[in-house]
Amino acid sequence: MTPDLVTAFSALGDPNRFAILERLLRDGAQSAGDLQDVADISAPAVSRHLKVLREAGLISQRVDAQRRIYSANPAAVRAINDWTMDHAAFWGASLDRLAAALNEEG
Amino acid sequence: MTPDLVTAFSALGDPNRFAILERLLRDGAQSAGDLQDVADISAPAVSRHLKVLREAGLISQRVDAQRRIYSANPAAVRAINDWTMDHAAFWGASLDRLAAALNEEG
DNA sequence: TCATTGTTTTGCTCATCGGTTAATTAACTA
DNA sequence: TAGTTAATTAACCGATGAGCAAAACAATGA
Repeated sequence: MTPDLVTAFSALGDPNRFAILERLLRDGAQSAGDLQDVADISAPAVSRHLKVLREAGLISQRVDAQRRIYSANPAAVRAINDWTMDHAAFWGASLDRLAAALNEEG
Repeated sequence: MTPDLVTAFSALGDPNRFAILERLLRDGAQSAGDLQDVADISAPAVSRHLKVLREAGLISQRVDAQRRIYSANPAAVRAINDWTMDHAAFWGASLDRLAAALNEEG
């Protein structure tokens, strides 16, 4: 559970895994089965993508009977944000811009 | 030059490429030769990593005589920040936190 | 207990990736 | 022009990664 940023980027560098995380971020926790339709791939393929995301610390798993419920990990997304903020001066972050982004989302 | 986020993540998912970008972000533009020591790999290996980063839109190239000078692309880092901000509510961004991050960097 | 549902693991193939050395391209310098 | 420096491209190799189908595991429910 000490995934570094590069591992997270590597995990998100696959379109299907990125889609899975986006789904969990937007629609909240759901089972592996529910996530089946994020891409036209088999259940085993989804399962392995979930494993990669989990090992990268991007998602968490909770067991509910025979289902495994997955949810996005806030700390991981925040870690990526932290990295961008480390270089905020470079890309021109401003409080105005950030405040606007905060207000626009939802 | 319309790299999507997944391509950027994929590029940054390699430790050597991540190190190259970090170097450019921290120390500013430099030549392929200057970047040689970011990792214990050959010049051709560095060159190909630079190509991947360039094709992902993360860095830009400028020619200076026989040198190619590379620099980090602000828009790309901002795009990653934008993505995290799209999900700011989820991971608990606050203006306070962002302001603190802005002040701490430098 | 036995079948069903949900998910993961196994075993396999094929493509991509990262590394190497050698060769090539390009531009400056004597 | 010949030689040197800077960087990329070419050709190859071993490892990794993503996909599938089939098998295995778990938990539920008849």
